[in-house]
Amino acid sequence: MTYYSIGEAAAKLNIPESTLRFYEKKGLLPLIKRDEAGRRLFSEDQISLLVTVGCLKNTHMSISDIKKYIDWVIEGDSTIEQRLEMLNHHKQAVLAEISLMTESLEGIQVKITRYIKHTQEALR
Amino acid sequence: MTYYSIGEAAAKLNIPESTLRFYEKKGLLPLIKRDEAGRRLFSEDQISLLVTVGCLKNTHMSISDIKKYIDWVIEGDSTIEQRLEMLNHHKQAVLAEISLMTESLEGIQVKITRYIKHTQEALR
DNA sequence: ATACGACTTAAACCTTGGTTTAAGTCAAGC
DNA sequence: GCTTGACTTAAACCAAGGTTTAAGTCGTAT
Repeated sequence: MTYYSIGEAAAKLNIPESTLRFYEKKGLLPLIKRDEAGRRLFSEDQISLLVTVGCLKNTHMSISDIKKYIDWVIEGDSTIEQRLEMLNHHKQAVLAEISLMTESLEGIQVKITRYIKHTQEALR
Repeated sequence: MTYYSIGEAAAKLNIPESTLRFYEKKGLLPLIKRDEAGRRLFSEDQISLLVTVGCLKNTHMSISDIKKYIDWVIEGDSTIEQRLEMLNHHKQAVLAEISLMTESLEGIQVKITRYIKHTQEALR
């Protein structure tokens, strides 16, 4: 199995090393191995779990909820229903947030349109 | 002209009074009037400006950028082009954020689908 | 005239999500 | 054998966006 150093993992995921260390401290990187010198070893599995963490972060799940999810992943198949329910619930929250943003953007668009009209009228 | 007390404004906008005071301190409520007793008087114009602030907040504009916008509003018509450029720029950022969320949500949906399959297979 | 509710202020406090700093360990190349 | 670069830690620091607290001032209903 191939492992990545924290520097390599950070480069692959395009996030700072400090963030990876911070995530470990927050419990988002359980079971992470170390070499004889105490350096973290990121497996492919860890990397792809971190990609999932990225999706959850991008959709504004809090770190404590992401930790809950990771803990269930580590616990194994017996928690699949919980994970499913959590992700479904999160999905609804994300859809609601996207709706709110879209709606608010329409309000902003009204201003944009008005400003465009105004600048054009100034040219008449 | 009718004015609203901070309590009425808070109820209308459905945000805490403390937030309105905080916004004033941050410069988002310039020109706000006071009665003889020093109490804030929110005009209809203030309220609708706050609705706009709400749209900007919902789409994750920072308070310091909102302040910049408000300052331009106060400054008058000479700043319409700046406002237009700012809102257009913000709109692009919002669309990019919505895209990122939508894309990340698809990654989450893959997990959901997999979990559903798994729980169904467990019933076979 | 007094108590109550709605308001005022400044300052302290809080959470979230990191980033930075300082001091140290280690492996490898010169 | 010594420097350099990549790593380690704990703890301090930071910014954003509020919220809470404490002490005080009003206007009004009883």
